[in-house]
Amino acid sequence: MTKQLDRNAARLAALGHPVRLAILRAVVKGPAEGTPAGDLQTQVGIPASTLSHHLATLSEADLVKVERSGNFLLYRCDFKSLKTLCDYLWEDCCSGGKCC
Amino acid sequence: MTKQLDRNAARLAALGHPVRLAILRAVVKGPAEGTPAGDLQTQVGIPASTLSHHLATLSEADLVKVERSGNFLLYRCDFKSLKTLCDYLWEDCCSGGKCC
DNA sequence: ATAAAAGTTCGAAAAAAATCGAAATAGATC
DNA sequence: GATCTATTTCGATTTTTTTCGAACTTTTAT
Repeated sequence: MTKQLDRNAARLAALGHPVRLAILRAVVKGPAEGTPAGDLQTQVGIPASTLSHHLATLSEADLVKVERSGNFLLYRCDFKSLKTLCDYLWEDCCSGGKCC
Repeated sequence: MTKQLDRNAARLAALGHPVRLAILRAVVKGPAEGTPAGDLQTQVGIPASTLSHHLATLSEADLVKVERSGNFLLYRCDFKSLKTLCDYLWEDCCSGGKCC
């Protein structure tokens, strides 16, 4: 119960940072195969080590998936988790017919 | 551009804390008129001053609205903002027809 | 084998967020 | 107008997050 809440809070916290949100938006818009960490670094303009830390946070939250391709690490959005997260926020919202 | 990103990151950060997420879920499920801060306190079980801080964070993020009724403060969900936030995450997600 | 390229991990410092008691405020009631 | 109730604001402390250079790992290319 609170397990699910904590998990979702962690995911939202992962998205609650400008750099990480920019990364998520980049992989949402990016190619299905994934985007190399280096390309993401160019887009957000921060040192590699900092970027890597943010990518780890998103990964641990299951918001992105990684796969190696040669020398590159390709990051892509985990759309399923993102959907689960959004759905959670709205669960039982219409009990009184007051919203959606 | 980055203005919108920062705003949305702030909203997600507001939701990225177990207590605040619990509060949001309570007001999503709660009555349309709003829920008194005291009731929320009972539900989350923390000191009033700490709760108040979290409520302020959610308020500043426009995720909840407050209205006084007698000496109660009624908090309710701002569904419109919540929707805007969720929509933002998925914007341009289907460029490659790869998800939804 | 060596070296180069792409990223990650480590470690320490700086910045931001969370916590809670005590004091203050606003409205209702006597 | 004094007091009670609900809640916020203040202030100080603790905890967590963010940051980034330096060193390390993994894969490719020479």
